[in-house]
Amino acid sequence: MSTRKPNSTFSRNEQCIIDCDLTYAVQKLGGRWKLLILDKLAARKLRFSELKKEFPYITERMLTLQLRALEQDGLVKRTVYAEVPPRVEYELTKSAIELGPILKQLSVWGSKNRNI
Amino acid sequence: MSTRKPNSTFSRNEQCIIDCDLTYAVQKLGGRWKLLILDKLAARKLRFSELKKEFPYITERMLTLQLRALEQDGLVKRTVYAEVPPRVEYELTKSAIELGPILKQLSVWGSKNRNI
DNA sequence: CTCATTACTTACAAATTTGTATGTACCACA
DNA sequence: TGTGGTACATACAAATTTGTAAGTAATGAG
Repeated sequence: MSTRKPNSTFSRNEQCIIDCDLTYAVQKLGGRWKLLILDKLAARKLRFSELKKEFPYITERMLTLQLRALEQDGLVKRTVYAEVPPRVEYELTKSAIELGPILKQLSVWGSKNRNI
Repeated sequence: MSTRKPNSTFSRNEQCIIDCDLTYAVQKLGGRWKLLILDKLAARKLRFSELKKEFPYITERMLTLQLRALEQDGLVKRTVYAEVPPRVEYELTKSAIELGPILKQLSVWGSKNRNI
C-alpha cells in the first residue's frame, strides 16, 4: 500500500497474477477498510472526519492510506477546499458506482456462505 | 492464513470488520492465488500436481496453504484416494459454484476499470 | 535394497500490511 | 500570545503473508 520492493519475488509474482482481471479487481478491493469506506460513500459524499467517525477502530493513518489507494485506483474522488481549517470531501467515482450492484451480490453470497 | 495472534489489534479489528458480509466475502477470496485456483477448478476437478502445473510461479507451500484455506472456507472439496503414490483431487463446492457468475461480473468490471 | 513419485510438512527468512505515537500547517478567535 | 480544529505526515514497531530450502511417508518398480 505504500512502499514496495520492485524486484522481490512478491512483486514479480504480482505481475502475472494480475493478468487475471478478476484477481486485479479483488486486489483493488482487498484493503482492510476499503469496502466499508466504499459502502459509506455510496450513501453520500463525506469528509475525512465524518468517515473517521463511522469507524471507531480505524486510525487516521489507515484511513488516509486506504483513501489514497482508492483514489489511485480510480474508485474515489478527493476534493480539497481551500479553507481553514481544511475541508476535504470524498465521493465515489463512476467506476465505483458501477461496482455497486456487483458488491451487493457478493454481500448476499457472503451472508449465505457464512451461515453454513 | 496459518497462525494468528488472537489478541492483536489486527485480530480484534478483524472481528468488527467482518461484521460486514461483503468484507467477509472478499477476505475469503483475497489470498494471492485463490481466485486463479477457483477459476481453474471451475472447469474441472484437478489433482494437486495438475494445479501446480497451471501456475509456473506458485510454490508447493503456497498452493497447499491456499487450498487449505479454501477448503476451510467451504469453497473447495478435497478428496484423498488411498493409493501410492497418493492422489488428491480438488473440486469446487456448491457455494463456490454459486459464486461463479458474480466473479464473472467482477472480472468484466476489472477489465473495464483497468483500461482507464 | 534402491529409487522414483506424489502430496505434502517444517523451519526459517523476507516482504508487505497494519498499528502506535507524535508532530505539522493553516488561520480564526479569545 | 495562546489555543483549537482539520487533515493529514512521519518514524517506528508489530503482525501477518508470502517465499526459500530442505525433508518426509508410503510403496511399487527395477
